[in-house]
Amino acid sequence: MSMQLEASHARVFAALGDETRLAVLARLCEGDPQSISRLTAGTRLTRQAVTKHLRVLSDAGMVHSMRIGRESRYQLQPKPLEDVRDYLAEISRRWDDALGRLKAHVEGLEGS
Amino acid sequence: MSMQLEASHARVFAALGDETRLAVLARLCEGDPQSISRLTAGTRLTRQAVTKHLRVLSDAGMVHSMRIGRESRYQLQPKPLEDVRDYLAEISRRWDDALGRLKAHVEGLEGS
DNA sequence: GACATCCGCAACCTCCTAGTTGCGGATTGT
DNA sequence: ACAATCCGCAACTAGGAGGTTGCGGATGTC
Repeated sequence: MSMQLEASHARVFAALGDETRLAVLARLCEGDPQSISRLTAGTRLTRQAVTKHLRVLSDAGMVHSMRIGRESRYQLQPKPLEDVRDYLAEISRRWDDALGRLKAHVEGLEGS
Repeated sequence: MSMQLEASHARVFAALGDETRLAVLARLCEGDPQSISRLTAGTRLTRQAVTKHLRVLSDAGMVHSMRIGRESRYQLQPKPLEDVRDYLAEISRRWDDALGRLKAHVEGLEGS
């Protein structure tokens, strides 16, 4: 079905709906967990702002943090991303199917 | 590269980050253009609220409206959806690649 | 011990979002 | 002509998002 849990999907999409967070996710795609200060470097924002963005991503289940010494390193958590990716794929599929049915219907009318 | 235009992607994601708009999109996937009142029926919201949501979707380029008589019918516009779908697919791919590299590196260390 | 880093908490501000209500114009139906 | 329907515009409210600053605690470095 994959159309359940739209609240969860909306949450993930909302977390993706910000340029800064997209940039953070892109950097986290490199693999190794990165600290907040390291993620802040390269941005024009404050550390606190990045911290809040990471909080949003964490609440959406898209990142996971672990404390190592004095720094907390964030790592990507791919499952929510894969979920919404599949969700969008199914929406596209449904739309294509609907278009196909409509087209077939119109052609059927023309043929009669 | 597909990693340009992150602003546009963020806009589409933000438009997807709301349960009501996800429901509207799901109904628009059925194919035929639907009027605002028809989309409002089935929701607990006001027509104006739905109008605003449609405005957000339209600004993101995800729907297209055409006026027919006294009603304006909205239709899905699949290209932005397909764009962000591919964007998410590439993020997943990059993450998998990074994990593969890290795993290979660790195994290389163990083997030496 | 002294100092620099890294971080979390809290307060504050500004702006946008989601939603409502009221009103008036345009279109359709009888 | 009249009523009902569909819509757009404008004003208003409550609350959340994004961002900054200041402070203090914990950790690492010399």
